[in-house]
Amino acid sequence: MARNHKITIKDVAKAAGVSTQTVSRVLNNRPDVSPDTRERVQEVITEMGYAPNVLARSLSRGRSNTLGVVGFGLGYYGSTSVLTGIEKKANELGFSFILSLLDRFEMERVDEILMDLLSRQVEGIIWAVPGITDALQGLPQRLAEIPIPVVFLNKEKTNDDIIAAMDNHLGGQLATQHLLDQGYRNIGIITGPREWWEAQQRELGWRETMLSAGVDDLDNLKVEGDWSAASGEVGLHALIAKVPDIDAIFVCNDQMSLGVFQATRRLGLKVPQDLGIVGFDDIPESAYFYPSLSTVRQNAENLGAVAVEQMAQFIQAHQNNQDFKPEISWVKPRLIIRKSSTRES
Amino acid sequence: MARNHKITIKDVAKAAGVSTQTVSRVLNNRPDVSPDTRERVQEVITEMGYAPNVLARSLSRGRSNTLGVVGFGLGYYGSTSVLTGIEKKANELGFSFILSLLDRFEMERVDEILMDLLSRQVEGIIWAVPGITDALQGLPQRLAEIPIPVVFLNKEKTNDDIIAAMDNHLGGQLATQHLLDQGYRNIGIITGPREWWEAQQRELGWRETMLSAGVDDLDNLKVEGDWSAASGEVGLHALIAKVPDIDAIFVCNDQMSLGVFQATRRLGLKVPQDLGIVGFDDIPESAYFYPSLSTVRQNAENLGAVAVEQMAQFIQAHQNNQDFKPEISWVKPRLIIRKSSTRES
DNA sequence: ACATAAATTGTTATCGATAACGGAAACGAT
DNA sequence: ATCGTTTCCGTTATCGATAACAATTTATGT
Repeated sequence: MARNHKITIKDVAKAAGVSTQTVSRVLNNRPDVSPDTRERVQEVITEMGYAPNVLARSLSRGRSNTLGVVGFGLGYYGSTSVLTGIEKKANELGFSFILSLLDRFEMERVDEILMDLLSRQVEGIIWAVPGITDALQGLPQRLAEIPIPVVFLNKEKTNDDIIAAMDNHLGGQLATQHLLDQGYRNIGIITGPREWWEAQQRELGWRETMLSAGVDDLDNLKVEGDWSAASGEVGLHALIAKVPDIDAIFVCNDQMSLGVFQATRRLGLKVPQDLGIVGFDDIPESAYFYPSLSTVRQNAENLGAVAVEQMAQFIQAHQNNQDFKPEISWVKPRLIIRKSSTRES
Repeated sequence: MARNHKITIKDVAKAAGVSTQTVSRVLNNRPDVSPDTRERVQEVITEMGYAPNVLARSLSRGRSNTLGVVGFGLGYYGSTSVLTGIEKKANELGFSFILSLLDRFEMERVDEILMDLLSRQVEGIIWAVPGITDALQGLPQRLAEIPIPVVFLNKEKTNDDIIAAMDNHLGGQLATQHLLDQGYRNIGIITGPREWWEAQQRELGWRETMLSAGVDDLDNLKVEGDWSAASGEVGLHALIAKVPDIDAIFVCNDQMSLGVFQATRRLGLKVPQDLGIVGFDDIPESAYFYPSLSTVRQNAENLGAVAVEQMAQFIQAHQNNQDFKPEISWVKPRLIIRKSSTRES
């Protein structure tokens, strides 16, 4: 069984007394093989424990059935959920994928990664890196040059980009509106890094909702965090200093909310009585924060799945030299109401 | 540049007026090319934006430079850290990797994954799935049959396995000893699922330390959780019911600690005064729990790196038909002391 | 100057599979 | 019996690269 020598299609062919082509036909379930032969070959295959060499197959067929995924670390709950969704859906559709992590924002590194993926003959690239810093200005240009389909995750729509995105804008609206409904008025925000599109969109949702509620001095109510609990703590102190009568905060992720809670204890503020809090993400722990955290739940796994589906269609179109109609596939988040934002109950 | 037609080594050869072999020599930095030719070919390569087809190269060379990694979901902090470490180190050593997630414990699925990895010509497999349930009894046998190197992560040493492991046993000792040092006496434990080797080892460390401190009725002091915050909450209630005068708990991960905190509030217990708590993992949030959580920090990234290093050596030996001395590479965890376990200060 | 070694480059076979084509046998229909 | 269809299976060329070998040119030594 497990010899040192790897078993190839030739070995199988010889053992079954047929040509390699016939074995290939059996492998690929082609119709033009007699039931007898098929069975015999099948038997030999299982008996020898033969597994076709995917590399050779890809080379010969000119298709690799592989996607490239460019991500940004595994440290964020959203990112890893997206990956999980990608893995599952890719698996389901018969694709495998290569994961590349962009560890620093330099075009050089981007080129490296893209070259690598291309040379591995991936059929499409899912770009799941949040935001674009100044260091990556050449990126859109560079990605447009790539001769294979690219699907973006959570990005602003510009040209003919194919995008799958979480509706962060809606999420921001939901969170803010909920706080308004609960009777809070001076609702601040602790955003994520401004380069992140997700952060921008969440803020936008907050901004619009506040404006339509008649609040217009918004800039004082805003502080930028970096997604970490530490920055949440700092953020609350900063907000209180600017707006002492602030009575609620939309915190743009759950980790930062934890930092905010920390600060409220230092300051002697009661949540939700003195300060209402809504987070974003709904990490599994947030139901166990004290008080339990109201938050916006993203189904990021679903987002990953949607991206792969788009990609699959895109690839098919690309192979038939057809156009693929560029579109944004939105995934809707959902508000989860818990104690941190509900004064009575 | 970005034509539809993919550029191959032949195109480069023609454009440079040399044979494909010469281009190949330039690509692989072989010495036997004249400086003139090398430079000319190099120019053509960059000008055409040529990237060699890795699949064809692997086929021809008989080496794929690819590892297979079998993991168990991306939902655990430890697992994803390990992956990060693997990614970095693999990258550094010129390997790429294919990630397969084992979503259900069935041999059928395992076979599927292994066949897939093998057919993708991976040169080695890193098995990073925690524990072995009854459904996977045939696994050791199955993995032993595999004709390529296998390195295990966090597993009991049995035969000639090559293993890289976090010293969870030591972690359990550190946590427990620390609680003893702080004057706690009735120290309970909330473990992880019994199938997880990590959980077993952490418990063992606790058990030994308790025994050597003279406590021997340990079974009452133990409750099994499932790593979730919910199970931590349930766990504390169960322990209190069994041992009312319990005064500290070693909680085998940080998420469950969060559930324990929740329960202490319900019960009106003060941490650390009435109950000392030490967790495990040191997730980034645990410093912001209330009270801040003492915990055992694992450098899981390092663990991933070690596994890849072992694998690289193993592969090399395997290719030279040499034996690779089986060994366990231990990675040591470190105790992080915070408020949840320190009565004074 | 001539043989021999060194440096450079090209040819052919091969990796493991599939595409494209071709040929032989079996089956009908007239 | 003849011819056209099917059905089934084998041959040859090819995917894009490298290994192994061969060939050519250029040095080197005596």
